[in-house]
Amino acid sequence: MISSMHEKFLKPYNPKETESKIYNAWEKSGFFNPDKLPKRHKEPFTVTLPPPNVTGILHIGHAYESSLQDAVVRYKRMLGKKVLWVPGTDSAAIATQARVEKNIKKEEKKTRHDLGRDELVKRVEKYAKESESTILNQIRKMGSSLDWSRYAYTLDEKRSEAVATAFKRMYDAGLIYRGHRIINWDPKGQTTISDDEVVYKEEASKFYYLQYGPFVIGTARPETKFGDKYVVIHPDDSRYKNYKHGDTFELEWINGPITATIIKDEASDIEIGSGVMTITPSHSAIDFEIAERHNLDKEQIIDKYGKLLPIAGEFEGMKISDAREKIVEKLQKKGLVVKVDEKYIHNVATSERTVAIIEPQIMEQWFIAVDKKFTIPHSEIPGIKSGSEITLKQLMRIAVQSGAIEMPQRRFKKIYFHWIDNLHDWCISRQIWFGHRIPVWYKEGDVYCGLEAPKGAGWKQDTDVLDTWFSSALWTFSTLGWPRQTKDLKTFHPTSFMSPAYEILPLWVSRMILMSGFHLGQVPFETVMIHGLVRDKSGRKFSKSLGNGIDPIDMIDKYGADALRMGLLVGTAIGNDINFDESKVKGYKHFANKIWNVTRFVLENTEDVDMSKKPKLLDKDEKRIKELSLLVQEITKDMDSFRFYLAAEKIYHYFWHRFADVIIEESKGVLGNGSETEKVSVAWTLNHILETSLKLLHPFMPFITEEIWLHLDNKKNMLIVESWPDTK
RNA sequence: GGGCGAUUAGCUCAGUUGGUAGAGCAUCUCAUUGACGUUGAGAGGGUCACAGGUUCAAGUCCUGUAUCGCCCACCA
Repeated sequence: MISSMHEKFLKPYNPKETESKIYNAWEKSGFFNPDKLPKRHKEPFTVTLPPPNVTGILHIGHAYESSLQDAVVRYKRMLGKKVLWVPGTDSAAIATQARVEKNIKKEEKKTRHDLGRDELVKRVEKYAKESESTILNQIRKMGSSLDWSRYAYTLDEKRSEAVATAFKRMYDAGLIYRGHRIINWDPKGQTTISDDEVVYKEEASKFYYLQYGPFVIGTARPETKFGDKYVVIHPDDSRYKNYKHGDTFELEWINGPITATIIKDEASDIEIGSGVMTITPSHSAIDFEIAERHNLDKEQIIDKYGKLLPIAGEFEGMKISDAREKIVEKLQKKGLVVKVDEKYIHNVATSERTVAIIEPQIMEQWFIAVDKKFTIPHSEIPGIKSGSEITLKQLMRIAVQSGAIEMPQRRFKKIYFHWIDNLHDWCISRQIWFGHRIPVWYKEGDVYCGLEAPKGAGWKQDTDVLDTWFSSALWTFSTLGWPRQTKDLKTFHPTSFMSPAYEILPLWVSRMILMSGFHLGQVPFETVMIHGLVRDKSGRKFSKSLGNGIDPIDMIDKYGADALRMGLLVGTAIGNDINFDESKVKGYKHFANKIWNVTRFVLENTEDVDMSKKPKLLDKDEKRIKELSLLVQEITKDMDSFRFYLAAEKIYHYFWHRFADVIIEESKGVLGNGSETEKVSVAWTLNHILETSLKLLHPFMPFITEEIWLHLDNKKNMLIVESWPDTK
């Protein structure tokens, strides 16, 4: 008979009742906090949670990410590591502000300018605060064993100090500079965006061939051509060898006669079209670079609202989208249109957030120089000596090439190096209001960079804020107290493990490497295990318009967090995309109940067994113990090589189809009418297998295993801090 | 234009350094007053996308092709 204290096992497993109770018990125990772990936990193991955007709600991708990391973290904790997993959220400057602005426009029909800077920022902060608690609750529901006492937010006071300090140090080192350069301008959001926030969309449009003096040039954007007065030809193009660099000629153009100059530059491709192009340096990155090389004029044609400037003559003030056809009409009347290709396919640059078409502009902005040499004062990265000269680009490359950062999926290294090779100076200033203000003040011609406003009247702070990825890039060490030399920073940095989605490899991962390398001379993490995206059952991305979104909380309500975690982890090779299948989660709910019932059987039949000393076992039972320890070895090896998906599957399979289906079935005979010695042997074995299995399962299914563990007799420790089974 | 990934059972996916093809779900048959509301035993189902190559041996390594998906790029 089962004793009264175990009565709950008479009913099926109820995750809802159990999970919040167990999570509270863990929080109360303090074991999420490395400082409060038992003494045996010595060697630090640090993980930082990729901070979700403070707006929005968690989606199934976050659930996957936290399951993966929690499995690692719990495994390492059981191994006896001093585990710290740092939670946090990201203010996501543009995304958050855009969302709030949208709401305000809808509800109050006001723009941000109606409200003013202070009021808008207040509103955004309020919105973020509300959203924050929702997100943090969702993370708790997944069972994530995060140290909440170290919770950080990219915009909180400590992180703000880190951001300003980082800016100042890079400014003083000459790596942050202000300059007129071509940037991606989002006319709708009225801000710059980085190269990585540009999304290219394929579009069919008309392609025009225009007569330009003696040449024919091609363009998809006739509205930018007003200021074109340079003809660029490849120096080796034999067709045009009679034209010399610097030659000028007169021609009739859109608004009358102009003078054009021949420029010989290798950027012009002999193969494309006539091999002749005109350039618009103010609104094209490649044209800008050509103009820089030859010191040419860079006249602005389009203003920041996407309207034509006075240079357009009669077209002044028109939106470029409206002007195009009219300009072509005029060109046609003048007989300058040679040919129109109606079905030209090209990529249009759009803003990730506002979906507006990007207009390259030359503006004065803040940049991080990635190709400029500086002296690195201190370096622990192999291949980089303290005091040596290096560029940020080289630093990022060496950090991975040297093996200081391990990427278990090798293909992501290639992507990383490829990204570095194509990297340009990083534009970090944004013309929005929500975010870290640039710590620079101006007074007449003077510029001051510092943590606080300079003394004296008349100084005005730069109105821009920083790219949200600037603060995110400091994340592994700003969360540990940097720039202060805290104990946490010394103990827990470089962090051990990081597991972001491949989507943010360039945006985030590489920039953490940059910042950590420059400011600390360290890598931000020793292992970065990049994972794939969770898609729906048919492989489509989750999106609002498709209506295929899945709320992890719904899944937890239906099947329990343990089942969801298993459903996401088992059999999903890390790095590949996952097609989420609800029936799989359902299957693991059944499994949870199986664990529950096995426990009931073992408790009912073996309640008096003394687990403290191993009795003389039957040969059959010895074999079973041996078999189990082989499994432990295998699973431990899988865990150590980041093959969690295999480990989880193996313990699942063993528990159900070996332990329950075979070992327990066969035990029934002995337990019914075996001798006393036989009974003791079997009872001890069943208990031993159950306990070991609970340990092996704990990283994947923490709630149910802890709940059962606490019901077993003589359990002094919570399972969360129990030792991982011996592999001997 | 360059690169990456995928292609294995009806579906969703594993398959580690090469050693006789695996799981879950689904289907079918039988059993079941049982630790199991969510059970067990068993069955059917795969020329591992295709074509070559290396090897005693290839789902796995090499070359090429096809289809799907993704990423990067300043392609007038």
